[in-house]
Amino acid sequence: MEEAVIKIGCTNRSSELVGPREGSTPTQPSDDHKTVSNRLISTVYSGPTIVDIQKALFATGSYASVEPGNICRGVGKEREMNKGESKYTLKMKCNGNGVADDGYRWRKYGQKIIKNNPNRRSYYKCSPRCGAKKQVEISLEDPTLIITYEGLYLHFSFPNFFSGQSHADSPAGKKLKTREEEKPHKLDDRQKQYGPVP
DNA sequence: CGAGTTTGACCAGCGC
DNA sequence: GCGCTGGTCAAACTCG
Repeated sequence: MEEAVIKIGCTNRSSELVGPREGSTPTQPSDDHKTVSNRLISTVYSGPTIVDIQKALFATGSYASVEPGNICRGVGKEREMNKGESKYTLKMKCNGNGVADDGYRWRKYGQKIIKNNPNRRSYYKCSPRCGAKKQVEISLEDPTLIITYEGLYLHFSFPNFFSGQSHADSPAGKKLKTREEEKPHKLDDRQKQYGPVP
């Protein structure tokens, strides 16, 4: 089992990127990034690729960048590593609502208060139940969303991953946007859920 | 009414 | 063996 750590700068509110490499434009993933990520994906992961998530985040107003130096082998708990499952972690700057819209549809199935971290970790499964999972938590030291993807995504319900277009026009995208972004009281709940967003 | 969220309970792995 | 911790389940609840 191997895990990759990617840092993503989410530019919904802040123009600050998390460690974009020099020479790479903040508007599109560079070829180097694609090469590295594709190589990584081809060897460790057969679900949604990092490039796919890059595209989705880019299409939804966020920018994904892959830092080869942050692609770690064997990072994570050994218990998870011993499962022999593919997993990779994304780090992204918190945006206004503290959520990361990666274009997939996720269904929350639990949350836990993690030791040494006042922010709760949330657990999501793929809504159409394909086995894909992700964990979302806020880093203790900085306002960074840590998203851990796990498992295989066996379908692609959003066009983002192929066309690069925003899912806002798709029915599912509308529903996702409605639930995630257009309900102020829900945002309050989410802030309660994730903790205060700086 | 269906889909998603919340939340307490349960289970399994790990360290002591 | 026991306690702690993280991950998952499932019933109740909310919302469109």
